[in-house]
Amino acid sequence: MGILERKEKQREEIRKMILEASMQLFVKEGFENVSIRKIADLVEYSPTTLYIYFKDKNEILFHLCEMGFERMIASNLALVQIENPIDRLYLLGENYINFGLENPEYYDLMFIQNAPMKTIREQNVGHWPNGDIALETLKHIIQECMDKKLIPTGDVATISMAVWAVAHGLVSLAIRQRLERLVEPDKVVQSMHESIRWMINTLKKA
Amino acid sequence: MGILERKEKQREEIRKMILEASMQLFVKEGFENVSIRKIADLVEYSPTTLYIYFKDKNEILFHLCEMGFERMIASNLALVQIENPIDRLYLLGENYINFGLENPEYYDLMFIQNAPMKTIREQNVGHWPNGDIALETLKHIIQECMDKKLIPTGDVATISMAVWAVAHGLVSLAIRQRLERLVEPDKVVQSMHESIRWMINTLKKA
DNA sequence: ACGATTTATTAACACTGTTCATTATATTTG
DNA sequence: CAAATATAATGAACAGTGTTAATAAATCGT
Repeated sequence: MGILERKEKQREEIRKMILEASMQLFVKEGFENVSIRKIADLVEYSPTTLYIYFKDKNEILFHLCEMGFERMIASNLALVQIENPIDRLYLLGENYINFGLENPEYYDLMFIQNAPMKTIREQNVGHWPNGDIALETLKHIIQECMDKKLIPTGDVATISMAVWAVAHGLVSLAIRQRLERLVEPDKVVQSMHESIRWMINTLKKA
Repeated sequence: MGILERKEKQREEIRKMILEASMQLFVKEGFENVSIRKIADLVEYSPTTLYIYFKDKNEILFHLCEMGFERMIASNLALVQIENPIDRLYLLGENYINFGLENPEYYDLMFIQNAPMKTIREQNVGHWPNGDIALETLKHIIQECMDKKLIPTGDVATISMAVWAVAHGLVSLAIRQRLERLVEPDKVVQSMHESIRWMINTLKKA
């Protein structure tokens, strides 16, 4: 069975090759300029060959999305060192905003585009590996805040949703140039951080 | 000069025709299926003719976006009857969520897609007629809440931003199927309303 | 070595937004 | 009124997009 194994390995390597080329294109030329043909050019395959390794473009985008989550999760590694869950929540929010502003293309794929969700529904039977990990982090912190009576008790999912909504609302409006209509462009980032801080403070006092 | 006038009028009528056809396509087939060729088919013109009346597709989408805002503004007409600005703010939030969930395609254009913003930057020299009206409504209510000391005083723009962020965060995550990862699908809408209510309540108490 | 299977490619389909050169239609001027 | 001009409309084409069916090349199991 060593042959089948090696074959599977080789197949996986080519998949990785394709994904790395896609990522390279993605970070250099942005989301809109990632096309099957350009990826194929880069890996020196015919465009149709990519369809042997991936079902469609959505599946490739899904994997890029997962890579984005890996980055985000990595940026949250420092969190474990903070013992106070409120402080941890605050840093999580800060990290989230910074990640979004620094990686708008990834953010797009992770939280705005439909493509990755399509793949999840179609084949992964509702499994979103890295995305779910990131959400679990948030829920876990909220739960800990409640356990230690630092915030009012309530439905964890609903409150996590509210917190996530603020952060996502800020980032997505920002990277789509909507916030500039409310605050002068050079004050946008500052106001975003103020909003998050305000949000967590009121949560604390409530 | 009556001739030039009539010409201008006729031109405006054809523009309207094109926009109405676009809207028809838009509400029937959705954002992604609005193409220059399909619009042209519907108005029985050649695709190239549309470029005589509009600079590009973005400009058409921009006008569809403005129509979306007209709908939203219309749904807020009942607000003026409510004297308590906090209650008004609450209804504004409810309306916002309902509008987003009931008109996801319009919402997309108004708050998620880049296209309309591109047109604003390119030609309207930073003017966003209906979008700015909608934002003004929010700021005005927040200001009134502060004036009547119903919420803590602070920078109106920043607090408006936070409130908008919650609402937009909820709607945009919902219509992109992200909230289903946090709450069971059939509880999503309910949780959204709870989040908004919670948000305004904490704002009130803070 | 031969047939079967996997892998890769070519060609094509049905689209997309957009532009250029050309034709048809009005309008204005001589 | 006729000629010249300005406007409006178009057909063909460019350069791309995702995706598929049919075909060729390479690899594998017997």
